[in-house]
Amino acid sequence: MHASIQESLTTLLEAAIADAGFEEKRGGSPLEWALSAGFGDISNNVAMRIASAMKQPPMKIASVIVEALQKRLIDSPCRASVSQIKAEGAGFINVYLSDEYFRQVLLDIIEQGSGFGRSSEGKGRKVLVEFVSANPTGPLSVAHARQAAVGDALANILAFLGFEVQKEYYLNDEGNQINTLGKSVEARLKELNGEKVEFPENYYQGDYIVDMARRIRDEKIEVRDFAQYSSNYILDIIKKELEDFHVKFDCWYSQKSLRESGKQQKALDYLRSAGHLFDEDGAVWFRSTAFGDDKDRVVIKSDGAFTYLAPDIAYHGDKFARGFDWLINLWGPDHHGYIPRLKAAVMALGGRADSLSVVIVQLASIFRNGRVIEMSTRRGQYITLREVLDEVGVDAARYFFCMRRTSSHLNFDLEVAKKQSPENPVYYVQYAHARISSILRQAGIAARPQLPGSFAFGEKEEQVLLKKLWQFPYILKVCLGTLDPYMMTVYLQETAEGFHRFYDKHRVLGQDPACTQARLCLIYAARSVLARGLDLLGVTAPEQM
RNA sequence: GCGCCUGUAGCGCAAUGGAUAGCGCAAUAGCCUCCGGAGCUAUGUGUACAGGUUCGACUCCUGUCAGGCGCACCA
Repeated sequence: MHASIQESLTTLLEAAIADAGFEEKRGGSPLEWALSAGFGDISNNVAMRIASAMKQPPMKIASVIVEALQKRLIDSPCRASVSQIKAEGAGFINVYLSDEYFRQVLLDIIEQGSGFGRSSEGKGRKVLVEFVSANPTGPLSVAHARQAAVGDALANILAFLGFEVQKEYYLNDEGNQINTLGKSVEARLKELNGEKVEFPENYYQGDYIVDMARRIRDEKIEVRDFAQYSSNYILDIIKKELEDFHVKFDCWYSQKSLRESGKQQKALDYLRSAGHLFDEDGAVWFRSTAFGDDKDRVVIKSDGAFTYLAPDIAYHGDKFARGFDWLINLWGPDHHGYIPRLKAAVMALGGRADSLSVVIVQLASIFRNGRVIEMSTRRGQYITLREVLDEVGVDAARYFFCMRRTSSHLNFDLEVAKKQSPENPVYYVQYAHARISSILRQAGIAARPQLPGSFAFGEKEEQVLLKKLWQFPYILKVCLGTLDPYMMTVYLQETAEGFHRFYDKHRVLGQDPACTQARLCLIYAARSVLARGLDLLGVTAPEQM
């Protein structure tokens, strides 16, 4: 929604409310315009909000406000943008925007092309989006794949909205799990060499461990530090997988470097001096309960080793030190219990509670023909990102992983994602883009088309499509507000549908010149929006399929 | 036992607290002398249960039931 029209209408509405004498009763009620569901284009519910304070029916109040609004409108600069204002339904104030306004919207979209919707709302605020951050102990699972798709899309959207975004992968390159990995590989190598060794249950069981050991043996690689060698080996695999998934990180942040650089010790010293640490039972504790956690947490175990929290405190402190003032972390659901203690750490370090946003990305279940593929990390059997990519391709995979709210479990049916049929929404959207491209090719439109001097879209399908395009900036705002790109997938499907319906009912080429030209403008604008929306999700927008 | 997420049509899912709860699949019947039929049109059943807040609840709150995931001096 265009901020300009929304803002000027809000100003008008405020004046109208004062004219009607409702100012006091409004109290703090905000005057937000919403996209209207069915009547008009945008609507406001202030009449319903103040109804009980006024002890009058909402519809009556709305009528009075609308009357005042109409008077105000006469001398307002946005008069040309509004065709009607009505009180309707339960007491909504509905604004019907004019053909002239939508004509201007179309001109804007054509001029800005796929830059339509870009804004400076983020004001250059520095945001660090940390995601995936899987331990380099095995190939990426589908849970990581979902985080990768969601995190990357979210980062794209934030950047488009004027934030200065950095994408980061936190690398747990030391600790128990890495050591266990090293031992697992070493044990498998001994087995290959004919030694009889025990292979405990907590060792990594996957075939890739055996593959690694076999490679070490076959290529006669001399390994001094199995933990380091193995984790580097796997990290290379992970990097390649993410690259093939078209997810690029700006920074791979090493946990080990936190300890080696002394940042970890510094952070703990700071907490100690600020009185947030205490000693008990031979361990060092962080008093996280002082910041809302439900119990205090150990940072140094009684055996002298650090818990995961120690480097994590330092890590987040360092994020602030690097100038980021909004930290967005995408975590799997197994980490949700960790949020309060990390928030506590952020506050103990002097940050505001809301400077850290944690998005929990629920798990994805992989289906094949309606049947779930059972997963067991214990036996080392699980579907990897690699397998999904090989089977359905980048576009379908990225689109599918974003297609549900992050807080919901996602069911991903490999057979559906692979199908090039209407069941598969990503093709539905891409097909709309390709179809438009085909028409524009035939019309010989390479650059921006010109909108005829005076032309109004009279057909319902034209108007529906144009209004859909107009909503694009609003959808971006929703994604920002929810920190979730999934609404974009819903929007793109609806926009593609708007085009397909238009296409089926009306012809673009071969109409009278003004009509053809106007429709070329409309579909050109639609293509720009579809292309940008897909691009933000990391999905290609093909000109031909 | 405690915490987080989820419960909407046969299935998979939509719906910034808003108006007549939508879409796809599956089913049936149609639409290419015409810009790409990977498309379009028509036909119908539903908010797990019980309370509460609100002018208004799929949405928020409480409880019950069901499913998933957590609950370390692991990461």
